[in-house]
Formats: sequence, C-alpha cells, structure tokens
Amino acid sequence: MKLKSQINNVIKNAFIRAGIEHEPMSVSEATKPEFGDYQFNGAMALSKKLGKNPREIAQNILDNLDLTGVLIKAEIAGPGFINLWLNPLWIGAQCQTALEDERLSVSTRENPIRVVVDYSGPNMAKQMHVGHLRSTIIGDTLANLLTFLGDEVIRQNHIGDWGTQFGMLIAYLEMKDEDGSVSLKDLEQFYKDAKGEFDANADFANKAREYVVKIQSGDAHCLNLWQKFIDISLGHCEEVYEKLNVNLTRDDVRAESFYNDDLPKVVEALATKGTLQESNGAQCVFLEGDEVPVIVQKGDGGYLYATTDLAALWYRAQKLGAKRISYVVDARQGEHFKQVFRVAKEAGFVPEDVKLEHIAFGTMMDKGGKPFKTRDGGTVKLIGLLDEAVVKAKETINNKEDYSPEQVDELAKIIGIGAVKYADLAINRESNYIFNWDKMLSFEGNTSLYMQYGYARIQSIFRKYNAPIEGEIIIGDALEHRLATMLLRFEDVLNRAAVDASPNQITTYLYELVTLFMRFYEQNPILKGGIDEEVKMSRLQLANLTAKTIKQGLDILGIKVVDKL
RNA sequence: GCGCUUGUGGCUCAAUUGGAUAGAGCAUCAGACUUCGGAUCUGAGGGUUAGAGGUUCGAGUCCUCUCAGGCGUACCA
Repeated sequence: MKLKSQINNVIKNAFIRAGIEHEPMSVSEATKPEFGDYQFNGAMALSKKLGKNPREIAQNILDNLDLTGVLIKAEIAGPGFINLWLNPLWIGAQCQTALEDERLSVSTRENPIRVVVDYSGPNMAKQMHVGHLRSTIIGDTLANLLTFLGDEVIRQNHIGDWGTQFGMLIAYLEMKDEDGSVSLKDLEQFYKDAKGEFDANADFANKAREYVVKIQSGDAHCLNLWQKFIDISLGHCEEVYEKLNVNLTRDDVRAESFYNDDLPKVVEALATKGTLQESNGAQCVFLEGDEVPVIVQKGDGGYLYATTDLAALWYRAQKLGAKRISYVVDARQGEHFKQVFRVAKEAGFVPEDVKLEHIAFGTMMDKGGKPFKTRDGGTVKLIGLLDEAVVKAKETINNKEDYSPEQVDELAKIIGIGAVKYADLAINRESNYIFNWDKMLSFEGNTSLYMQYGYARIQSIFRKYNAPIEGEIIIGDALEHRLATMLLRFEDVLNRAAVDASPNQITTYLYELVTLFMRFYEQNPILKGGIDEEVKMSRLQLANLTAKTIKQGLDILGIKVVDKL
C-alpha cells in the first residue's frame, strides 16, 4: 500500500480546511520513535511564503487534522515539525489486508510505461569477468522491480559480437576446429592463443584481416564460423546467468551486429540534419560546451560504438516504443552516455518525452582497495568467482548431517550466490565497493544470510504450529506497532527504489525489517505457554506477513529463500 | 591542463534527496540462555561528516576555494 500517500491525503485535507492554498510537501518517516511514525516538515518551508511564524502554521494544520482514521495523534515539536502517529487499529487492518493479497497490497501502476533495461552486455570474444557482475545483477534487479510494479519491461542484452577481433578469432577457429567446441572451452585461453598466432604468423594475420572484411560484407563461410563462435560464447554466458539466477535469455539478446545495417543510416540522418562535421577525416558531431566531439564514423569509413549506441537508441525509442531507457553500465562511461543521449535527442532519434538514463555503478575492489584482479594481474572470471562462493557457502553450513548431499549442494548454491548478489546490491551502486568473502558470508549485519535466517526462523514457527490461523491482527505494543508500520512501507520503498534505480534501498529496508522482527520475536513470544489465543493469532499473522515480505523483497533481487537453513 | 567523481568513528557501509541529538554491522568492553532456531537479543565506549568559507530558520547533503584519491580526456568498446 502507498502508506505515504495515505498520510499525505490527510495532510492535504487539513490544508484545505485550514485555508492554506499551497500543495503540501510530502511527509517523511520519523527519524526517531519518540517523534512518532511520520513527520510533516512543511510548516517551516511555508513560513516565508505566508509570512507567518512556522509554529503558528503548524498549529493551524494541526487544528484541522483528521485524527479519526489513518492517524491517531499529532504534535508540534521544535521549530514547527508536526509529528504524526498512525492509528494502531488502522495499521492492523491494513496488515491484514496485505496478508490476504498475493501482492502484499503492492498495487500495479495506473499508468505503466514501456521500459528498456540494457544490462550485462558481455563481450563475445572473452569470458565474463567480475566487471560484468554488477551490470548483470543491478540491471536484472531493476528489470524485476519494474516488472513487479507493472511496467512493461524489455530486457536488452547488448552483447559485443562485432569488430576486428572476430576476424582473428574465427580464422583461428577455422584453423583449430577439428570437432568444434572443445577448443573453445576456455575463451580466455583461446583468445590468447589466437593473438599469439596473429603476432607470430604473417599469413594468419592477413587471413584474420581478410575475414573481418568478409564477415562485414556477408560472406557465408565466415558468417557461419562467426555464428558458431557466438553461439558457443553465448552459451558460456547463459551458464553464468543460470548460476546467478538472472532472467536473461537468448530472446533478450540484441547484439551490436543487430544494428550493423542501421549504422550508415545514423550517419546519413545526422548529415541531413546538418549536425555532422568533418574533422581530421572523421565524421563528428560537436556538442555545444563539449571539447571532444562524438565521432560517428572513422577516417577509414568504419563505425564506432557511439554509432551503434545511437542506432540502438533509435531502435528502442522508435521501434520498441520505450518511454524510459535505462543503461546499466560502469560509471566510467558517464561522459559517453551523456554525449550520446544529447545527440540522440537533438537529432530527434529519441522523442523529447523519453527518459534516457545511465544507471552508473562503481568498481569492485579487493581488500586493499585496488581493482579486483587475480594474483598475476588478470581479470577474475565470473564463473570461477561464483563457484568459489558455493564452495565457501558449503563450509558455513552447520549441520550437514541433517541433509542429503544433494540438499547440501542446493543449499550451498542458494546461500553462496545469494551472498555475492546481496553484498553487491546492498551497496549504493554509485560508489566503489570492497569485495570481502568473510563479510558477505557472515550471518551478522546487513547480509543475505541474516535475511535468510530471519525467514527460516519464521518458517520454523509455522512448522511447529501447523494449524489454522484465525482472528485479527491487533497491534499490542510499541514494537508491534513499528513492525507493522515497517511492513506497510514496502510499496513506498519499492517505488522509491524504482525511481532511483537503487537496489540498496530494498536491502536496507529488508535489513531493518528483519532486525525489527528479531527484536519483536525476542520480546513477544508466540508459541510459548501463557499467551492468549488472540494475541498468538495476531503475532502469527505479523510473522507471516514479515516472511512474505522478506521473500518478495529477495525475489526482486533475484535471491532465493529456503525454509530451513 | 580540462572534465566527471569520491572523501562520514579503527574497518565496511547508511542517512527517506535540505530537517530535530549523523545511524547500523564488524572489532572492543559489559549483560541476557533448562534456545518458540543464541546463526539471537540488550547495553557501553568510539564522530569537528577531509579542511576553510558561504547560502538557509536548518547543511553530511546546495555553492566557492583548498587538500587527497579514483576515472575519463576524438577515430577500442
């Protein structure tokens, strides 16, 4: 439920009754329990406009505030804050409603839009490395989130499958290909070997260059080799997606090569608009205020990635009809996207009302704060990292004897992968973050395991109870009040996270929720003796709604839960 | 050089986008168990938010400068 809007409505009505002719600003969550559940800070902002003392304005609002439904109490504090307390009866009823709803009372958008989320984007010439992790899981989370909120999401995996290196690779594939896929098991090694051959063997190098031209001109033999190479390479990526529990399929692939035919059209269109200029032999767009131009065609006639991105923007806005296009790409490419977005809008490839955004993220660092590399300075392969996570997760499982070997493996997968994903998503995406196995596989603090533990603990209650639950949710004390309020905030949090494209708002929320539940559970027994039946029923339902909310939240992050840890 | 970006307790991160006394976890110290799963909970110490100015009723957040780090700076993606 949109809790904030509900409270805002109450404030708005008070404004009308008080005769204040301004749109009230939104309430915010109280910073401390003593200050109530929510607070309204608008009186201070209004004081200048109305030429009145803020406390006077606050009093006027307070006098006109309806305290019979959503709210039960309001107080003025400090320079003119209005502290608001939610009505426990109302909260209880709302939690009840949420519990009965599959979507936990999270509404779907009234005006859904079509959104393109561009993420992952591996290079087919090489194996996926840790640099692809963040784009893949942040993008996937954003796509999941928007889908859940009711937008029409089109996932786009803009894989790098075009360019000069493929001439070399397919020439080498042809040379080495006795029976195909075997030699491609390790793409990294294959690339190195091909490069070695390229440097050592002049005939081979010539052939490689020749093959570049041949692919681009549509030579059937070379295209066939190329296709084979891409299929295998993409297969490796899919293995990673599968492990990561990421919702990317072959249908979501729109490779660089897909836009190949459109590249001349992009340049032509820019030329027609008159925005194109020749500079040092290259075709460029000079943007006002920018020193460096956007180069769309090289001196030798070749196209660049800016050209491809422009073609992709064109396609996504015009053909796919997207109203929001989100690029989940490394922060280092900020300037590139700023420029490309400007060109696309100024040239009319993308209509004015389409929102273009670069969802930038920072770099993954090692313990020493340096970019994450292997000992010899190479890139860390993603698949290896994920396998290691599963191995390490297995070590953390306490009572292995309670499970079959298959169950242990399954559990290790869920825990290990979940830990890696959660640790990444829990951090403000724009900052760099330090990768630390011990921290992410800990049960303490804001980690996936703490959430999993909280969830499993609640499931354990229901395994023990295992009988029908009847009755109402009755908010009995301050802790239950806070827990219930937190549960009702779920939709607000999701909406905010969707606007900002920041998964860490979801993780922060889940962490607060689970912490609150643990405290509640510690203080308020459920199945112990001497508990009134009514109270027991109410607490069981609060626990149930908590579990469902954890599960739904983690599901959006692409993290699975288990009933038993 | 120019541009972008970051700087918050010993460490790793938050801070509802300008709101009240800057919050968590780890680590340290002190508590709570015949465990509804203690993989938990309660409490304590620890901060001039890199520094200096400014705007504002109110600044970690906005502006200016300084210092320190990271990244980018036209025919790779």
